[in-house]
Amino acid sequence: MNEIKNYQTIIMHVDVNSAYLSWEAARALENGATIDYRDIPSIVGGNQKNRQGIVLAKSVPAKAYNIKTGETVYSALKKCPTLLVVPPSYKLYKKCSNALEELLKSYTPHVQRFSIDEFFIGFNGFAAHCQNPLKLAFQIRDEVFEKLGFTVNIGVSSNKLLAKIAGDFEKPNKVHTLFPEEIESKLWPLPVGDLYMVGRKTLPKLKTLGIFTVGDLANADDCFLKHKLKSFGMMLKNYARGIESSAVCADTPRQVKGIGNSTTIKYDVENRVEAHMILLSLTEMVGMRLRAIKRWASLVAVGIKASDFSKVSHQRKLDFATNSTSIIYDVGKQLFDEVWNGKPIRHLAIRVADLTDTAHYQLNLLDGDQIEKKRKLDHTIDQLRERYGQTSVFRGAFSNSPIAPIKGGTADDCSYPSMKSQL
DNA sequence: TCTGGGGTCCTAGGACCC
DNA sequence: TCTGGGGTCCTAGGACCC
Repeated sequence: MNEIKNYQTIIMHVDVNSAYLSWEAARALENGATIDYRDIPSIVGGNQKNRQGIVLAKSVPAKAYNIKTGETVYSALKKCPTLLVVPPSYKLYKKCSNALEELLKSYTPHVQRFSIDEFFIGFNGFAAHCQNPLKLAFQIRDEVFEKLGFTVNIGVSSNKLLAKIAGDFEKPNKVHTLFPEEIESKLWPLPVGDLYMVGRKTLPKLKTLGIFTVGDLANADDCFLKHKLKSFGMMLKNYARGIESSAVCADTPRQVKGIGNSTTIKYDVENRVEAHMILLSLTEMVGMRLRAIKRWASLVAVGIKASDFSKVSHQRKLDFATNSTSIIYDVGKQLFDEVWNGKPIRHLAIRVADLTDTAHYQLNLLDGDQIEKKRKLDHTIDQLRERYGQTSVFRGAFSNSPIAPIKGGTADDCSYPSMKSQL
């Protein structure tokens, strides 16, 4: 790669290698550990007793045992009985992610957080600076390791899709390019499952159609693809040809579309009142997060996963927008009652969507006084929780109950958009 | 399978309207 | 009514990502 064409924009994809595991390893070393988790078979995994036992991240030596992200900890331990299992600590990950973001921002203001461990960074007018993008990528990689103690892969190209794919080539601690002129030689020979958005279900479909490599997809007939896979097929073909043009959006993080929390319960819940309590504990968090970003929702949805893993969901569009915990809970409870078939419950979810920037109420449903009362109550509770911690205030219903009064994702955590199907 | 939790987007089918 | 066709909205479910 001595010659790099003059691209107007250079985009890099920075991806932390085995993020959760690397971050745990770096912290352990700082705290005086004598072994580096990255050098032994190890994983970050959920708690089996709480039925959350899946592999969230794995070390390179663990990968050699054919341990895969997403499989059960149980099965991983069968493959490697000496496996070290580290429980996840999301606060640490958020901190590490923020530190990486700050470091990247010292190179360019065009930094887009794509997920907790992935960033896109953009550089304009590279040719004008007479600088070699590869050299810069190596410099960033080395500085991340020196200052933060973990390795990253960096993919370099002219658009986000190609940069991301390049970052996925050989790991860890590598820099790769995938410029448009390299697509045929570097991208097309790859198995089609390596392409972004070709997942568990689509891969066998493509194989049935005789499409095995990215190149097969890139050269497949448009009509045939449209017929078999609708618009998704054409999107995939474009990806296979490296066609993608979204901008690195630094200052305009996409508005969140919805907020939801869910939990797998330690035991199967078989009674309605207990299920309601869990819904309430999840709704507390959803309401807090919604109010924290000053938005109102007019759609509430509830999801239930039974112990046999069958799923049902139920949603309702409201003719008003709200961010009141008690109103969201009332609707959620109702939705639950309408759809629960009595099967033992493993997992419960509540989510709100159709978000707006202003409240609009249906006045005949609740009078102004009630609305104002609910608003003030939520506001006061939010403030107390912020000042004295999340467990400082909770509803009386929880006081003699084993159920945690608040459950689910973090309120201060919605500052970046998560994955979306279009880069 | 002893199978998490946070998201986004798409599609099919039904209700409803003209 | 032995009922056409197009458009929009809503809902459930499923696909994908990390």
